[in-house]
Amino acid sequence: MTARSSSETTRVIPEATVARLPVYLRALTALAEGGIRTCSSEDLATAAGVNSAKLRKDLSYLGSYGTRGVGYDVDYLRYQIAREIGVTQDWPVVIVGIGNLGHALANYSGFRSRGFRVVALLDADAERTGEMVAGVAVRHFDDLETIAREHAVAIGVIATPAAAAQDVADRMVAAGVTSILNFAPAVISVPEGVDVRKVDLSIELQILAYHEQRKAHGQARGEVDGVDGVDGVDGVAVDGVEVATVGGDS
Amino acid sequence: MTARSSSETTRVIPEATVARLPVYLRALTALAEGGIRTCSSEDLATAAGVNSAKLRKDLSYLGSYGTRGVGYDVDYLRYQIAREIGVTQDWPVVIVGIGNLGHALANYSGFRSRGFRVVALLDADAERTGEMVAGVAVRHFDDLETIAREHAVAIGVIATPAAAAQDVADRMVAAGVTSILNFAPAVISVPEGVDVRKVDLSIELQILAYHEQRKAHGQARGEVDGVDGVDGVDGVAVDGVEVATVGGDS
DNA sequence: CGCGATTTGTTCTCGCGTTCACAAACTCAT
DNA sequence: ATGAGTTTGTGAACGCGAGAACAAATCGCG
Repeated sequence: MTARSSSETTRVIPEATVARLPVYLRALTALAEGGIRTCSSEDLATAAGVNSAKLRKDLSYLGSYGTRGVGYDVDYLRYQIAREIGVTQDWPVVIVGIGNLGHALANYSGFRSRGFRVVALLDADAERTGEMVAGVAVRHFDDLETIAREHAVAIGVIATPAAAAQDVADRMVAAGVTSILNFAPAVISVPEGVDVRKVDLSIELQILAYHEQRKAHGQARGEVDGVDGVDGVDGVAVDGVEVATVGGDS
Repeated sequence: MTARSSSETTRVIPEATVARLPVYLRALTALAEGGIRTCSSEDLATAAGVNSAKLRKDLSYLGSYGTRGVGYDVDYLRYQIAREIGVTQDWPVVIVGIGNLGHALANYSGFRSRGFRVVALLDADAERTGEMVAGVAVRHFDDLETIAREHAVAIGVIATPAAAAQDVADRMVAAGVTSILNFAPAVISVPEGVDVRKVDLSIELQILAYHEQRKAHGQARGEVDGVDGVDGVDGVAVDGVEVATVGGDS
């Protein structure tokens, strides 16, 4: 079955690796700004907050860009990762929902500096139309299709309330958007071929709260309800240092 | 070795499951608001956007809260999950860095409604001190220790520029904070026992860009690369619908 | 009371991702 | 040129999570 076709390198980068590449990219940029020209996998791993073995394996999926006995050329590797991710080119982006979060996103300098260009801010509220945010005029949501087609927008950001999210997603897809970053606290369904990533602020806090509660239980005890097992024996095992980088796994 | 003490049920909930519990909680809330009193695992799974088998397995880690042949009582299950996560109690939270994102976070209603109470907004810029944001006065960052101790704050949110993140984290830890949600695009290191979760907006976009680039390549060329086994039989595999819920896995 | 229908809880298997460990490759000093 | 010291790239083992499949349990109805 695995009639491995003619092509040699089966360029399949694991999803977990893809999620870490931007982290490496950022770490490399930081190193470059610090004047570092060359770094070892150990150096870069430390800067990125990961294991060096994992870093090397991740990079090996891209190719052999290091030199044994020496390390990696910072600028060269940086370019290779940027090219692999696709941020050497410019990606037009539309943001829908110009509330507090939409404002913050529109003003976020990290987008522009990383190859993303906000070509439109849209809101369903006609009151907001015309308002200038981060140098871009807010237009009505109905203009989505026109703008998306005009600028060949492939990536859309949803920053609306949960109730509007599905409708916005549908309209985006209809307008040709094939990648959606969803900040609305709602599950949206999209047709095949469309990628959705979801960022939920309150979920992150709830995950922290869970671990925080476990810590408290270990210390104070009390809290009879349902805590059958943990009788203080292994206070350590439960939660040591848990550094979870989101925007990571999927 | 696993001299698991007297207790029977080793209440260890997998991290992946913990990350999904808030999603289930939200879905249950939506169902409850729709007047639904009872639901099957299939119903809830659909509402949460996951596989029903996975949902049942996740819930089984909490206990047996369903009834075979019937399903789950929405309110009952909702309470059980909320209790497990720890959002039945109120968590005081401090937000440091009142820029665009800090503003958005302070105004985000999803926090309050889910058991989190913003007790302080802090900024290092003395200009901002006294400013009212979301009904809370902005105070100077130096007040962190005082406020954190006073309100027994365990959870802190970093919304500062990258350069300030590590310092803020250090001060938070010194003030007794043991869980940090970091929005700054920087890797921060904390002592053992302190949890850190990182949300990075631009990384999410970069991950989307990667997949978007692959799609484009696929169209232009004959998308030879990497499609090993699946030779058209089930065109689903490569990049069919990839819905990655962040704030999910870790 | 018994039987079919339904749905949960759990077991089993498979695949992915992480980590270890080491050979290959490169530099530098002598 | 050769050997010692580094560092990459990768093969292999391991553990966790996802998904399928099934047994156990409950309800409804005759």
